[in-house]
Amino acid sequence: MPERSDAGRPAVGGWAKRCYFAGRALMDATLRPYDLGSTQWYVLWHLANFGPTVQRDLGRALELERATLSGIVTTLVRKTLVEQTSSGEDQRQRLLTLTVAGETLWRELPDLSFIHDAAFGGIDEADLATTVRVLQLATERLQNLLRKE
Amino acid sequence: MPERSDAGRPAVGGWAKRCYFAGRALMDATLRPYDLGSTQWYVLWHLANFGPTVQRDLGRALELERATLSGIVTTLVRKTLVEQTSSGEDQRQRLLTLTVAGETLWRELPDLSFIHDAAFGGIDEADLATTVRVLQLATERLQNLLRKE
DNA sequence: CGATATTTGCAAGGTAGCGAACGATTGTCA
DNA sequence: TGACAATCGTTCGCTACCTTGCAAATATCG
Repeated sequence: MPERSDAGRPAVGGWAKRCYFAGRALMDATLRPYDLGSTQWYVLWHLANFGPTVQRDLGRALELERATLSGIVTTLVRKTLVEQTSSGEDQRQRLLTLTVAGETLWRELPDLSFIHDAAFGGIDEADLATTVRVLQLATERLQNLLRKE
Repeated sequence: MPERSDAGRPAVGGWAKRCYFAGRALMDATLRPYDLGSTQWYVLWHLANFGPTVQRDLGRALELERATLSGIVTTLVRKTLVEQTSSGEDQRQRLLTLTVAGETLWRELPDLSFIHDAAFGGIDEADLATTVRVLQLATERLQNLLRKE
């Protein structure tokens, strides 16, 4: 969050937050005319590119908690963009499929890759690799601490 | 969010998100016994270190939207940790002050610096600097795009 | 086979973020 | 001075994240 100017150091976490929220805000602003949130877009993106998916697998792929995904799916079903059928062998699982309206909307949506390009385009590849490595290592350490608590 | 394995590139934004949420989850877990959220902690931290603050200034310092801070302050007032008085020259402004209960709780809270240390301790300073530079540049670019939209 | 454990999804309740719209106050300027 | 603009905080509605607790279905193992 803020700079934590008492120590001067903790800027990394603060910038991770700022960067994440800035990208997400741009995504939300771009999708607002289509009445879509960023995570809803990720769900449509996955279904459009990988076909019908079991809700459990989608949660794993997008790294969303079951409860979180459940709400998002409910919203998308209410908008008739996604169909949720309890088909298949396992009666606990729900299969998610794009509806015709969902496919139509997906084709109308603008390409969002400009966001990533605008953010990181032109930056030295080695610096990007360093950034990823640092963030990845920090994340792993934090998650280890969380697990062992 | 996810890896966006179609292009393989957008990992930076995904790791920024993961790292931010991992740190925040650890913060939330540590504060849970005290019934405090991470942003509530930042408000107490600021008031404990900088003294009574006008709500507007606190929002700027912590980079929180007015609507967001309003809700958090309401929560802290309900818990009788913070007092919100409409004092001063400008009758629009609200002054935020730690109550005695707030000061007492603040002294009981554990030191959270271990989180930053665990995440980034031992990592090469130059790499950390590169990470901050990359994230900062990306954030600025994104915010520029947001403004001009 | 049957008791137990695991998995899957849902609902409720809480935190944190946003935009938009609204009073109330204050500042500005013709 | 008086109309208009800007500021400050709140409220409303929304997205998205979490935990906890539940029920149903399935898997596992004695």
